[in-house]
Amino acid sequence: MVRGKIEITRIENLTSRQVTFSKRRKGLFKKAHELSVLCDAQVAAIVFSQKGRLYDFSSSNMQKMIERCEIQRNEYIGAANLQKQQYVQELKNETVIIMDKIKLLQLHSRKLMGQDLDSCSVEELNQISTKIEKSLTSVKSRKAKLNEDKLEKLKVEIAKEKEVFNEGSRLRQMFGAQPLWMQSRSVESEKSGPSCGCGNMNISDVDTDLSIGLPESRV
Amino acid sequence: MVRGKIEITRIENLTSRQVTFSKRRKGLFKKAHELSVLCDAQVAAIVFSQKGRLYDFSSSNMQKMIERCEIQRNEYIGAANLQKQQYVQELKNETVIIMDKIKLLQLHSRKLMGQDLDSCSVEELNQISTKIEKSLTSVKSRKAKLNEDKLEKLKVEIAKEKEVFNEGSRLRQMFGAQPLWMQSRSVESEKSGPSCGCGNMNISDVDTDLSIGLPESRV
DNA sequence: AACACTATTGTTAGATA
DNA sequence: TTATCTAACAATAGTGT
Repeated sequence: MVRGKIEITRIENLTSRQVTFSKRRKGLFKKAHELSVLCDAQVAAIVFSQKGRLYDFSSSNMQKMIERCEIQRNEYIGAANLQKQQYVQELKNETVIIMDKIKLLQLHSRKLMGQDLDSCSVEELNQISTKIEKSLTSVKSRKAKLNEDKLEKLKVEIAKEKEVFNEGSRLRQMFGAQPLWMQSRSVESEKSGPSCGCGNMNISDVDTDLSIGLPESRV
Repeated sequence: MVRGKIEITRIENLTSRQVTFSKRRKGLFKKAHELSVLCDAQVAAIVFSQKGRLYDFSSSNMQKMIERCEIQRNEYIGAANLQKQQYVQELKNETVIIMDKIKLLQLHSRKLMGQDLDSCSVEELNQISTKIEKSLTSVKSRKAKLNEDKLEKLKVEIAKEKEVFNEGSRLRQMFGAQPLWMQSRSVESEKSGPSCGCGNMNISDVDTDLSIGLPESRV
């Protein structure tokens, strides 16, 4: 066009072509910008160099322009983004709800633990102490139950020991003999009967434990 | 630009703007075409008029150019996408942690409430009952404090009433007269003394409340 | 690769039809 | 509205740095 007008055909010289590409690309984008401003239009230009590099210009948001262009061309593609955003929002809301639940639980716990009572009315305090007393009853009856089980086990063991002892007696009767240790402890044995003294001691120990475990004794 | 160069600002005159839009659009597409031919590049231009009408130019297949453009841009957007996914993952992890906390709190609460005790060892049961007893003490002392305050208020009120009464007596002495209502209700007045009967009733009520509130009475 | 120069052609604002 | 004309301005090919 200058110094002898040029034909619009591919420029064979590589360097010339690259330089012209740079210059005219700039010119094109400038024209695009001017058009958008002067005429209040939306203008976009997309250029791929021979090597595949992308150059683009857009007077406004390129993505939206492309989408709008595709809508007009009846080939709308990108719509999954909105769903993702909604999902994130849902997660956030859930977290807030959960946090509120935690706070309530913590407050409830603290009140049950006898903390933060200053804000409570007399009515509320009565409710709390009722709950706590019920709870204490539950815990103590559970303890009592465990101790009962323990006692039951001991009784079974004692019964077994007794059996072993009686078996021994039968054997001694059969052979008419008596071991040395029994001769020396005969007085004691007569007092507590034929069953083992240790067994009786344990039973009374457990009874004591049981009474300690009952609601009245510790308050 | 001709006959006095123009500024690149929106053309206010509608007709001028439309004419310029038409001319410059044509010019832009021509430049785009020249660029594509001279430099062996792919060039596309998209123009939306103010009224929303689409004009486009493409040196090759427009759809393929747009797709290619989006692929290049999506790679760029891909990084942001990854960040979003990581953020979602973080939110999920946080939720799991919070849920665990809630379960612990619920378990703790339930045990304090005397539920789910079957899994507890004797040791654990002892710890729980110790906690509950402490808590009960706190609650009851708080109740006692509230009742004390109430009592204190009532005492102050009674003192005031007494003063009013004494003032009345002084006045009566000064004038040597007795009002009619006092004559008719003299028997009642003598029984409950010079201060107001209601005040005394309240005090005994509070005392009863107090004794109910003490640790021994409810267990 | 990127800028500066400049002769020359290309583009276009405003007018007119 | 659209096309044509044309003076002026803008763009740029080729050159040099």
